[in-house]
Amino acid sequence: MKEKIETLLRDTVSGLVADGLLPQIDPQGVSVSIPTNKEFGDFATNVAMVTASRAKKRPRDIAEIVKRSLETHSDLFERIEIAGPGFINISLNPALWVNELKDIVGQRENYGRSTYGAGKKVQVEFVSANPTGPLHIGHGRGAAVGDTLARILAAAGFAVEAEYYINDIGNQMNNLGLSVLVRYRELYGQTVPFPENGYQGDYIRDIALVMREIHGDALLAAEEPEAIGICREYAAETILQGIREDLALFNVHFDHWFGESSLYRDKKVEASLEALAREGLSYEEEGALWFRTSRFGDEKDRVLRKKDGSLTYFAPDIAYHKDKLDRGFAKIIDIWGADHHGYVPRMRAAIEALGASPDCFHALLIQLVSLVRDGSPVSMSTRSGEFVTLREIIDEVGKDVARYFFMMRRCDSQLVFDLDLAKKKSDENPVYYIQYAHARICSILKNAADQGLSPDTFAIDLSLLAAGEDLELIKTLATYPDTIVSAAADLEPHRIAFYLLDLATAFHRFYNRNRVITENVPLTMARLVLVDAVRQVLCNALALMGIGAPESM
RNA sequence: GCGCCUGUAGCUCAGUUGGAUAGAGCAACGGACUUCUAAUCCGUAGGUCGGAGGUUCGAAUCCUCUCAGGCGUACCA
Repeated sequence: MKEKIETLLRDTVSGLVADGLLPQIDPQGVSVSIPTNKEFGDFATNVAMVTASRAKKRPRDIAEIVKRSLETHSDLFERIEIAGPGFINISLNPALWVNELKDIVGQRENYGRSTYGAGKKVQVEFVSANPTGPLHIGHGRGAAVGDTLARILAAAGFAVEAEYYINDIGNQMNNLGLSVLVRYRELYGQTVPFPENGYQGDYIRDIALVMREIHGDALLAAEEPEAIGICREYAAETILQGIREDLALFNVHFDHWFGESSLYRDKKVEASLEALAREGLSYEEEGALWFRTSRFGDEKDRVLRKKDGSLTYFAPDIAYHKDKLDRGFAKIIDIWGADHHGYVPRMRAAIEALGASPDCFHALLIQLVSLVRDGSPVSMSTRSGEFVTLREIIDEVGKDVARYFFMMRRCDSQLVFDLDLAKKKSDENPVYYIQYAHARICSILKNAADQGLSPDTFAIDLSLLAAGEDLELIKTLATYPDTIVSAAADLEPHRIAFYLLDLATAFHRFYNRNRVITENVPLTMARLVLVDAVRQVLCNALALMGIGAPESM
């Protein structure tokens, strides 16, 4: 709804500029907001104040000009007032609000979708955890945020691809293979010092047991590199399979799994290094190969190939991002843990060096998640294998609660995951609060159906809803499409979580003050449409977050 | 040292591109079920938006400085 008003206002202002009544201003700068105080109407705009100094007129005089022009659309507005220093406060004709219900009930699960993104290709890459161990709680936040953001962008009209980058090659993988091999040898009574950077979790022992079942003692006699290779391949495959299962259970969907090893296989790492050299963007010094990232705003140049001849992590990552650009994405969104923030400038530099605009690259940094149980923090450390897995969280509190909790904060704010609160089936738990609203509506609709009440939206007098709490509820519904657009534009998926809370609150308030099914048949019919629309929007927004909408609780 | 993030009610947090009297939830206190699910609602109370300057019609929001917490500053990944 806000979008519509904004468009109308821009057209009006453009018209006034053309007529010489207003100075030349950028129509994109014209915006409307929803006032905090309801007495100021449905929407407010500050055009008059923004243009006053350029127009060399008083804000209230400009506001008067705009107001008169808007008033030619007498069917749209109930009231237009100038207030304060020059705000133009606009109240819509309630009929417009009420008509929104027809859109909702007519479009069903498509309500809220828009063409804002104009079909532009966007890629969201997230989780991308090394297949060296199960996903932990930090990955869970990245998974929930990334998956929700991908769904939001799709709803906003972008062509979205969700991708998982698998680091299936390199030192970490060798460490994994070695860790398994050491545990395997222990099974045969050999005491081998555990590797310094080895993985200590119990899952490594489990895999070693399987290796014994498959190979017997054959790996004891094998050459070590070969034995490590065998352990590595099996462990990586098993762990990755576990990751896929956890993500599926978490209702997180990927369109594409991209293996780092394919970059080497397809000579893309080599090619991108050559490309940098050709452009004079790399140089040899002290036996290493350097990339001139400082030329693109990084604080220092970065090493691509180390003195020992092996490549840094950065080198294939450049090739990977070149591949993303080659696939034609207009927007590349990488979701990383905030501890990688130092990596952003060099990646941005790489994007620019590859000939793309650095603006097409967005690194979304997810701050730390800590866990609280029984009121005290749970200590976690990946290296020692003492961490709480995503799977454990899902098993303990359920997929829906976990997903919502991970979305309860802005990405750049640290998150405390309170297990006690997450398990509480009470009003303190926002997930149940929201789902309960949905279940209540389903119950009403079921009662109505049992009584043979089946409203035909387009034959019902919805104008009965054009006042009071009914109208308030409709207004909350109508901000849903705007919320999606703003969440997509600013890459802030948590706004959907907060919107859901707002809508559930508005519904519960309505429910406690009004009865839907009464003797008044026309009003009953209209309100059945209203609550059905609320149910639909709750359902749609929950779906964006990958959370279920139970029909009874 | 330098860089990034955070600092808003007792606690946990929202706050669209700078807008009008800064909002929720929890906790506290007082109310509401013969009525479609009380996992709900209503009311009361609670604030120097960490601090100090600046920018302008107007700042929680932008700039500078400063304090506190977290993270990062690899020829690790």
